[in-house]
Amino acid sequence: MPDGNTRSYTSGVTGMDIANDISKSLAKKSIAIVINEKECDLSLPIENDVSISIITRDQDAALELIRHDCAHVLAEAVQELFPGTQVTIGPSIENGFYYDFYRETPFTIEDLPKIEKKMRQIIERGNPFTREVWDRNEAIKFFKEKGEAFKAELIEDLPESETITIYKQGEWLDLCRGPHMPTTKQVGTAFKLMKVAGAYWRGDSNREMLSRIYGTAWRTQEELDAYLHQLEEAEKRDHRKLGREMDLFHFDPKAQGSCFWHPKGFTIYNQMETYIRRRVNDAEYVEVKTPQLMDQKLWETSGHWQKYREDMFVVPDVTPNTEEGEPIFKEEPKDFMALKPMNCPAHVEIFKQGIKSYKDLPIRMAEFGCCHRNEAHGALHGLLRVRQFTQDDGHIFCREDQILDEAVAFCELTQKIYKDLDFEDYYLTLETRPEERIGSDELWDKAENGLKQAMDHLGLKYEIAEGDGAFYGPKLGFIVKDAIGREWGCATLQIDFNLPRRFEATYIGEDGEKHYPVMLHRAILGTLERFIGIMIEHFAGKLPLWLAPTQCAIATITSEVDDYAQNLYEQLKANGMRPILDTRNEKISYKVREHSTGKVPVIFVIGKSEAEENTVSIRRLGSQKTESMNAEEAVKALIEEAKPPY
RNA sequence: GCUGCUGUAGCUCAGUGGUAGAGCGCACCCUUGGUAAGGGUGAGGCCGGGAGUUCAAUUCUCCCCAGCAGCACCA
Repeated sequence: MPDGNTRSYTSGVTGMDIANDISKSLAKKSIAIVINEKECDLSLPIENDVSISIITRDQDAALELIRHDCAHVLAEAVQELFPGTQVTIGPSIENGFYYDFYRETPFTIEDLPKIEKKMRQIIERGNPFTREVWDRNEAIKFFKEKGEAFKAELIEDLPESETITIYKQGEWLDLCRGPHMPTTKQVGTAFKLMKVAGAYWRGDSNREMLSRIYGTAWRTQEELDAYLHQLEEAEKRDHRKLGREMDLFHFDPKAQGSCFWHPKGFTIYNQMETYIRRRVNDAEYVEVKTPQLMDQKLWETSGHWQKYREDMFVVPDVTPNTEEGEPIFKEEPKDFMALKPMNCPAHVEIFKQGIKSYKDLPIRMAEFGCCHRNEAHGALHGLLRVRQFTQDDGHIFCREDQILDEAVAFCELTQKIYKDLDFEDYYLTLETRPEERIGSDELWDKAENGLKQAMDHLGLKYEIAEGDGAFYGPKLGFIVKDAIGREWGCATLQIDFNLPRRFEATYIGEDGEKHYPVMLHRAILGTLERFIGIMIEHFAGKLPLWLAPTQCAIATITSEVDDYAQNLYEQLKANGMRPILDTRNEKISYKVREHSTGKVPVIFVIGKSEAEENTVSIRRLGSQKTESMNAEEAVKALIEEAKPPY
């Protein structure tokens, strides 16, 4: 038992027997049992001496079971309502569950209330979940005859050694590893079907498109309500919505996936660029600028032409025809240029100019590199996934013995910057060699180990994502979440032994011989666009003073004090701040409201008494309170407060 | 790119087989008002684009385009 006590039962006792033996009330709320650290059904007979703990419905561990059971109930409901629909898989996920179905006509949201109603009936029925072990071939035959081709395929692909278990709830059954709660009743009523979407069978875009139904499920109605409320709140933070409301930027079909930065948005952009430039300069980088359009030959050398072309914008290197009614190109273009999707080849070109000595290394080259990638239409998403973006890119050319130091320095720099930006909510990944790649396995081993060492050295925890690396090298990634829980890669460090070889980029070593440098590809924000998008969501639009497009609104109560207000405005302006002067013929409440909804961090309210006493009334965003202060002191304090963190 | 949904005023959204409405915003007028919406008047729409059905289409059907959600792909 979890409390360290030991209990004795005859062989074959079940979890439910034990729960009943302990107390009726425990039995009532028990839903599963952990046997030797493995979650099992309460009905599973226990044959040997084991350690157990019983899971009750009020524990956190119950959520996954509730959601998984709810998915089964969903599948039963769907098959009851829509005969002929094939079932596939239906796992529990963060905050809920889904089930993928195959059906000629996909489900629409209109179907959901009906399905949900049926689910409630099934739950009310309270059929017990019963587990059966089936013979593999029998199971395949059974599902095939039933017309469940997807289930049959699943079983066929299970290893021979795997026990095939079937879970029944009343008449309905499903292939499932389990475990499940005693009856459908335990699912409860705190669930809701949320949305429908397409999803590829087995995540493969070459396979069938299935119809996925998403749902959320919780232990209590309160939890469900809280979750739904949280979703609403998250939507309010959506950077696309705030970008429009705050007049920061817009997107237009005429430039799909590329951002039109408005004056206010571009102010944030410029502040970020200036900040990073400063930090990177302090970290001994040199800044460069490289061409936007480069020849096919260069991309062939780098490998992009072979491995990355479908993501590139390729431009024929031909003079277009301007005669009306004629084709744009009189003949099939033979020579091509491409808009750069990455800056690395151009940086290698700079490295290659002149002869480098081992004493010159490391060379840390930085660029705010504007890149274009031909992203799939469906991938575009506000600022978080665009076709044109500016990376805070950098490439470190170093010797092998410098990799660890450089990787560590990069991680430290990133952590420092994320801290400055009040950004703590991220996790690390190590993405290893993908199938489509360049370079020998030996070099990949070295590169992957290099990253591991650096992270271990710093004591950073990371998840390994097998096969997710770039085609030229493994990646260390900083992953952050947006307002609605979607995850986005930002900072990245990639170790690359390949590109210098492909470009014949060398340095002269201590031994007088030529050697290939190692190239570390790295970005800290990732891209300015994405990072700003995530920051807008992170701060819910209420950016820190140094980043806020408008830092202070000076709002007058009466036109009699316009001159006094004008003077304050000029003082702030003269000190590099971004104030606005609001002397409009409106009531002060109106002005306060407008600037508050506009997320202006500070409002100076100026009336007669302020002008007479040489003070300002200060109101901060998110606060109802006001503070009166001597005008000179207020201006001075605000200027100090608005200084960037460098 | 795939599946589904959506596309009406600058924004948020109603609505109808007989070519349109609200609130906010905008312009003008009145109002000089003390910390989240003062009042009035007015301008503003090829109802995403194209085809079809119909006497008649913003409304129904089809095709395109775009946006959104998810999938796949990725900074």
